[in-house]
Amino acid sequence: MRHGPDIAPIAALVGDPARACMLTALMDGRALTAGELAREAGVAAQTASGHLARMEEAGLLVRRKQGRHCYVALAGEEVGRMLEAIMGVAVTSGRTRARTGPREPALRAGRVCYDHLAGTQAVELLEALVARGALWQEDADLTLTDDGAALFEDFGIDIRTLRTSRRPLCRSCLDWSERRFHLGGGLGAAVLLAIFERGWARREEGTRIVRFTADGLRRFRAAFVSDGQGTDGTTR
Amino acid sequence: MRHGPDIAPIAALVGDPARACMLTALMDGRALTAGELAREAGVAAQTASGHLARMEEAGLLVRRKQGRHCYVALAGEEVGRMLEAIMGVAVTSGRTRARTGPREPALRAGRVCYDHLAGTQAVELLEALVARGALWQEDADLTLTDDGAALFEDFGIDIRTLRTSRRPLCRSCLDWSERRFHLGGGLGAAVLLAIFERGWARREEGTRIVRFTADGLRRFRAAFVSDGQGTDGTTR
DNA sequence: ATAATGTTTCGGCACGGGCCGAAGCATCGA
DNA sequence: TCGATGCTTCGGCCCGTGCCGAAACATTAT
Repeated sequence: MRHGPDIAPIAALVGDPARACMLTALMDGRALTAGELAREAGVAAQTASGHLARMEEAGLLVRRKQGRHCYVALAGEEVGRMLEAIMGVAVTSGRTRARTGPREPALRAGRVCYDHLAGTQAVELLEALVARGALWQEDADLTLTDDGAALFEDFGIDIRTLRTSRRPLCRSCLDWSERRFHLGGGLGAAVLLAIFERGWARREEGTRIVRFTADGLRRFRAAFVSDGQGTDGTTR
Repeated sequence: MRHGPDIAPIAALVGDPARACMLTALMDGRALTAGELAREAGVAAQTASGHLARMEEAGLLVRRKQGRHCYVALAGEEVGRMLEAIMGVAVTSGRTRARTGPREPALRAGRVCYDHLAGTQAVELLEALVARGALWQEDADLTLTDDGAALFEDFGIDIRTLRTSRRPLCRSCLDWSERRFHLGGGLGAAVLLAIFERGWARREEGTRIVRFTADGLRRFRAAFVSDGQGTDGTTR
């Protein structure tokens, strides 16, 4: 082993099917109980318990005992990004996974990526925002323009408050299904939250899938994607 | 297993110490022979051969037979990014690797990250470029300003040509040793190339370490870091 | 209390896979 | 043509570890 961080122990943890399954299930950023994760991975509770202990020990997860339940979540956004990075390689990896489940299309269309939106809709959103000048995309890097800030403020997202957070405002996140970038960071999270609050889309129970309603999709596109400058008076 | 790319096989490959060692050795972007990788990992040639075959099969590596040698390299930048992402988690992961080798300080100071510079010098470079207005850093996102483009053109880097490439020009890459960002992407690669061409630094044989000469470091800083001032707040 | 549910610890089994010895192919240099 | 070098394939050993049964522990409900 040459010098530098030792990646083998971390990767080995992710490399077990049962553990990978649990981590994937946690990718939506929510906390699940140990029992739920055990069922998710298809192993007995004892086995899952052992896995979770090791992953917490390694800093991949955080566990919080509450009553007789044990809530488990990813230790941080960095872990999520690592998992997405591995997914990016996995999806390229030769044989593209023999059987694509029936839910696969829905998952590619819209899903939660840690705490922001990913999938076709998310990629469309980002590219539309860039096209209308709300975001400035130079290569893979994103910057919110003044126009964009105004757009989101009008929409009801408090950009100024978001800026005070230590969390990056805009982050381009590589979408494993689209192979293009979508919007992450604090702004990405805020947008997804707004989508849920307005009922434009709902999460499918027990999955990462985000399903837009027909009306919600229309409104979503009207707000960000289309518009062009048809009614320039609307903004500010 | 829920739906989505199956990360376990990829992570399992990285999770073996010998294979992780080989991958880490390839992180500098160069191709190494199977034999060199075997010695690097401390395993017999047959063992290494098996590992390499599996990793190629999975799309992590590319092998190219040339004469009686077999040259091996990472399959692409995406694989490198995945490895860096895992390193980022590994370095956070509780115990920070018991014994830090004697070369560790040099590695932290300057090293090759796939094809651009990483380490203290690289972080210093990025922050200086931002401070003088050559790059615009909003959160984690980087954009080359007009002033910055002029700076690099004067320096001898052909920004216009770089822009024509499909590769992102500026990419912020999280530095595992500094826990801050350094400059990657096409521009980052071009800068490192220029540093070598001008003899400001040399690679230490057989490692990722980049050692600046005393004079080279002075010139490097004069070109990018110091100088100071230059632009007022020319935010676009 | 007693029972039910959820989680953890312990112990032992069994399978997968990493490892090397031996041998088989290629290529390069006399 | 003949050895030397580098890589690969095959076969068998063996250690690591994922798995579950059994049981202990903790919390909540009846």
